[in-house]
Amino acid sequence: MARPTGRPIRDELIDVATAMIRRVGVNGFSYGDLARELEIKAPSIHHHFRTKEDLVAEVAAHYRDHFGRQVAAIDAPDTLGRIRAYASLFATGGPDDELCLCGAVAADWRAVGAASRREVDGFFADQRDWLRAQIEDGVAKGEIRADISPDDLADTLLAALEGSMLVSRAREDASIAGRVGALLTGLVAP
Amino acid sequence: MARPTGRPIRDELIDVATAMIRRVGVNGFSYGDLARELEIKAPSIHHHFRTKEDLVAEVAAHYRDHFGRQVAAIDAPDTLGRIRAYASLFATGGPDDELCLCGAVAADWRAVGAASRREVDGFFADQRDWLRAQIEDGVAKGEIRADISPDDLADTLLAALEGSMLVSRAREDASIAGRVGALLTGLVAP
DNA sequence: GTCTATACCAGGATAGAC
DNA sequence: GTCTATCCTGGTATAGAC
Repeated sequence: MARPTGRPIRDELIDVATAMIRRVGVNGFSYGDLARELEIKAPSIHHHFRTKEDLVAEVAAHYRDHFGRQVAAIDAPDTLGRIRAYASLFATGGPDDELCLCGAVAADWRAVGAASRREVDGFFADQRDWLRAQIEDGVAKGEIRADISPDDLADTLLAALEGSMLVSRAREDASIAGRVGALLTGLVAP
Repeated sequence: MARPTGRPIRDELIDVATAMIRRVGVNGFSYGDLARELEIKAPSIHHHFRTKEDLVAEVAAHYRDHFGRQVAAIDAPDTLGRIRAYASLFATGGPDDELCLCGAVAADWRAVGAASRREVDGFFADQRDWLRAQIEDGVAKGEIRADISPDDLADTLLAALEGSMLVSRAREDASIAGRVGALLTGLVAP
């Protein structure tokens, strides 16, 4: 809770805001909450992010970028292994059952502005594109059954992983995301 | 928008609140919004639902019950047909891209009380149980491949359908929920 | 059952001192 | 860059008249 010294406060604001949005949603946190956590005063935050919407948009952009790097770092040799590794990125909601940040912002869709929406839409597009590329590659190599649409499967995987975090929190069953990922990768094997 | 005469206001409050929660989330609507829509004053609502939490809990209970009836009314002769019909219940987010009510409440999980949580958890449990029963039946009849866990498949279907509504709204692609349902039913055929 | 009036608090944001 | 002071708005809820 106390502020680790040295890091730019701007970066800490993004990190803390990310965690809060994942936990309580865009409509569920305030500059006051952020201020309490970082032991500063709420108006100080406006110096770094003029409006809350500016902050949310930057948080989404940062998350999209950071998640993209994690995905890019996946290096399993076979397609199914890569998809399994990908799914495990979603299975870690942490001790507070946090949602994917972009899933959380999508849930509060009507409360956010154009810039935030652009990032979230872009995030989902990124994920869809990466998954589709993997699937097409897998089909070509005979590692994935050829009778399915890579487009549809990519959307299905993404939807299932996003949804599993939602259901998992409500059901208090942390195993859901993992089992969903495992079952789907099993189903698409030839 | 205008109030249809005759119906008890209490019922109308539940209906309008349901639509609002699905559109903007629990943290996104107020008694004032409700009052504007029904052309009454905000304090009058407290007469019907003492607190907002009371209202949300009743909305969730009502939705759980109503959805349960729709599911019970599914009467396709074969397992895959029943699952397809079930999936189509989720594919209708309407013109406003509304989420499943329980998905929306699950997204604002930390903002709701014990009574609401109980209903949402119960809703997910209901769905999981119904799906599992169908799947077990389908496996027994040879209509679903036998090498999958009915438990895991039930959770996967539910997560994918909940998640598809989330992604669908952000991507402005109303086809996602339908394609997800179709692909999954195709995958589980023997 | 609905209203007006009101209390109280919180959120977002700005101005201007330091 | 951070603070105090302040503004304005809106949200939840209650009291009590009609």
